Amino acid sequence: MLDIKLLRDQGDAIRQNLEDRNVHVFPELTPESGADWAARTVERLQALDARYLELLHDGDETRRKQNENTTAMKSVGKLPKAEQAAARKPLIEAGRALRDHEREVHAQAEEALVARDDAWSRVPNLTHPESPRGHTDEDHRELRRVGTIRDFAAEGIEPKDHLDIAEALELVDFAAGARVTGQKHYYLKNEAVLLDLALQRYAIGVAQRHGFTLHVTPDLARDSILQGLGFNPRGESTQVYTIENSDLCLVGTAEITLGGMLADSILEEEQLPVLLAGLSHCFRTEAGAHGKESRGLYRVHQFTKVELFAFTAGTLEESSAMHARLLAIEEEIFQGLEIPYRVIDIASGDLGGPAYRKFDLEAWMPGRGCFGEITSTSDCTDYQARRLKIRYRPTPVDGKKQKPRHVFMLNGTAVANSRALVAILENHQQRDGSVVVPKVLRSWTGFDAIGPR
RNA sequence: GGAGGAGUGGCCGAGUGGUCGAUGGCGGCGGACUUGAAAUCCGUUGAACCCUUACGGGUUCCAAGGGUUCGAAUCCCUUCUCCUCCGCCA
Repeated sequence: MLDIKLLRDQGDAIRQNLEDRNVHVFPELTPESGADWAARTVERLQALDARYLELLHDGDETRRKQNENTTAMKSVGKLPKAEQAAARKPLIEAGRALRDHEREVHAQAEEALVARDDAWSRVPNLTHPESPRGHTDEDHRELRRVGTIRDFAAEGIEPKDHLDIAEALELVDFAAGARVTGQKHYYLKNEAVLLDLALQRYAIGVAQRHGFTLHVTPDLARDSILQGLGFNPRGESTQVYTIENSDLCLVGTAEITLGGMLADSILEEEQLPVLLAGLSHCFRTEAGAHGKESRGLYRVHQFTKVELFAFTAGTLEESSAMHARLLAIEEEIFQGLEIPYRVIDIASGDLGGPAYRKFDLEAWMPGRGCFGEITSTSDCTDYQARRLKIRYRPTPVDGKKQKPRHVFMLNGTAVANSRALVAILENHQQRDGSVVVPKVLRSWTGFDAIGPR
């Protein structure tokens, strides 16, 4: 959630951002409803805010009068006994009237606040000035390509996709997954199990070397934590599985469990940056994604991931530097895995609500003959920290204590196992159907190659 | 799952209807003393929101949410968390 003061002082910046991101806060205000849809959205948000403030003032004023009344009541005790009852009577009546009014206004103010924040929390984060503007895949900016794409034609090999490779080597069982759990669920088998564990161990090791505190996180989290991080836990197009009769969800990423760890706390500036790494399972409904890039392990309902998370001081200098650091770690990991990739600066329309800027790593996937997203790192500035109430106390200036500020929060994928497996199988496949294991994994797998069989 | 107990400011801990944002201690910060430090003494010490250019002012917060009352940290209800004991269990 953004600072509500931005709505009051910089409505036009909000309007521009809604247009850049093509985000529709109210379903009836879209480009189809008129060119001024974004301006009308801002006006409507401002009206909701004004309504809340009006009720807030009324409530404050009423409580002030209640406090006055209470003070007056206290002084009654100093009057002669005979006069006290008569003096109390009007005060009690006034008190009752104030109480009734306060209750009514309070309830209305609550409602108005919920209405405002409901809408306001759908307004996305501001956008980095250098992020490309646009809503389509072509609008993303490719920053660089790293690694050499294998020339399979020169090797005289017709590259297979990861599913063909995996099935031939008996590394996955989607049929059993479908039987036991459902579509897009799978079992890993044989060497794939060890490869999966090796990837986790490798990524965890890199994270540790870079100073991240290691965690295995819960796979469930409360609705309120998801909302704080800008996820929508329930509703039609949610990507999140929820647990019936509880306020819990299966997490789609350890970003949730790591980011939520410090909710409601105030840190000292010296503690920053806080660097956390988390290993968790990730569950995604993939609502509306059927048929799209749906073959094999590329888009599945459950996978394991090592996630990086950082809390920094609340300046763009700090968070941008940390963002670059997270990206560098992701690149280090995939260079270690000997996978060619490119780095993408994600366009405004595809950032998702919380991100101020986002970089994706896309690995070359010979089976599909194109690049596919493999990691992602986002600078979410204070957008998530505001709802989660994660703050820090800046170091004193001239001996004066500073007011707490919201931390900036960033996340990045170290390794998402399902997609890393896709990239490894496809890039390291051999003519005989075997797959060479990247050197960095061999001490964990205990073998250099899988197959041939 | 059953039975008990407890949740107060950064921490410990008083407070059982109005004078309590809350005694006291510890910690922190500032100052005095000291060559410096320790010890001692004095002062100070939370957060959120709203109004205000500022100075300043107002409202709220004693786990959370409801209720009783003119008035709640204090009484009642619900929920959550923690602790102890019993049972069950990888």
